[in-house]
Amino acid sequence: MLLLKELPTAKSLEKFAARYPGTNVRAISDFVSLLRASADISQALDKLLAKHGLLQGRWWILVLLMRQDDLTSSPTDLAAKAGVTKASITGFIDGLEREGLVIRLPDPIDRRKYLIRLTAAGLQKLDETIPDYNSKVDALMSSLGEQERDEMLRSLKTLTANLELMR
Amino acid sequence: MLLLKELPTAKSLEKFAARYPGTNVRAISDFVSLLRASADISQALDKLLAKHGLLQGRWWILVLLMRQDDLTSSPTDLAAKAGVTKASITGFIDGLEREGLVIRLPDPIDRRKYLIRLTAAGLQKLDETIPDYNSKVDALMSSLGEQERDEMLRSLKTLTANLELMR
DNA sequence: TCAATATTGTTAGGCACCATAATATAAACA
DNA sequence: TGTTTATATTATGGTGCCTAACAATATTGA
Repeated sequence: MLLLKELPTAKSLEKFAARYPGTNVRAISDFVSLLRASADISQALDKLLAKHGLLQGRWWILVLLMRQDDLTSSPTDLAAKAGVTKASITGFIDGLEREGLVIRLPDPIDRRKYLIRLTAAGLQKLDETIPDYNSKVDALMSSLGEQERDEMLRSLKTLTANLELMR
Repeated sequence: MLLLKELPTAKSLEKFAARYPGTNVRAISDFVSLLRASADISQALDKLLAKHGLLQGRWWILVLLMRQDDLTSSPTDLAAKAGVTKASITGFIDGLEREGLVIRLPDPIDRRKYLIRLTAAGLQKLDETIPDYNSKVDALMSSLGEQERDEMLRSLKTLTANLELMR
């Protein structure tokens, strides 16, 4: 996601509106601000994870595995939960396996399948990363009061529920 | 940005908290929801732009050019405004120039420089895309009341102002 | 004036993240 | 049994970034 540093100025928005009559300048400006905030937050997470040698893609896979009682899942299941194709999961697993954070085990029941399991090293990586993640996320989110946070999330949920309007 | 479909359940958050005492479950849950909403919104923009044969990276470059009075800018300037390196800008320009939306002109004054100018085709592409963009963004943002929107953006601004807490 | 320094843009090379299509293997079904 | 379906991988490629090295040009200042 391109991190547009320069949000539109009032002047450039006016220019915009002049060429495209009926422009809702407020809506555009607010939307760009929203995207910009999103990008900033995501980038901050990238940096936090990078301190621990992780990247968002791999991080979420590890987190999905840790959610399982046996620390194990299948590529197909991970693909569904992560919202990407199975082919993409293969790539993530390759990287994680190369780093020893995960292993592929043949499924004893269905020989087409693999079980992807978090290794001890993988769990250790999480044990190293998560306390930092927890405390930083807590610190960040605490900059908003409970009610303010609720309202923000409610608003975001309203927006995402209406995303079909973008089609 | 990986679009984690499956937000943490109450149960998995409890498990999380059991292994990592002191976890602020609310903070984590809220943070993930926020990331998820961001990803959804960004993806919706991707789809809107894709209808017009554009992608976010190139889109923002075109928008930056359109903001200029003479529809012209330099790679260095674009890099600063877009928040990426000059080498990345070269790539964007290559793509846009290949599609005829932009041209590289030698700077008559400084022979190290190029002027990147929106072509007629580039402007036409914007004329085709922007009304759609405007109306869709307006529709989406209108799903929130004025005050609700203000509050949401204020909250996001507070968060981004506190991102150094993530370091 | 001219040598050192700074700036501009590109190239080369690389990594992460994603997709689609084709393939091989195995399971399930009828 | 034979066909369909499911699983995972490979191959290939696009987009969005980066750093490092480079060539060309401009600026500065002794």
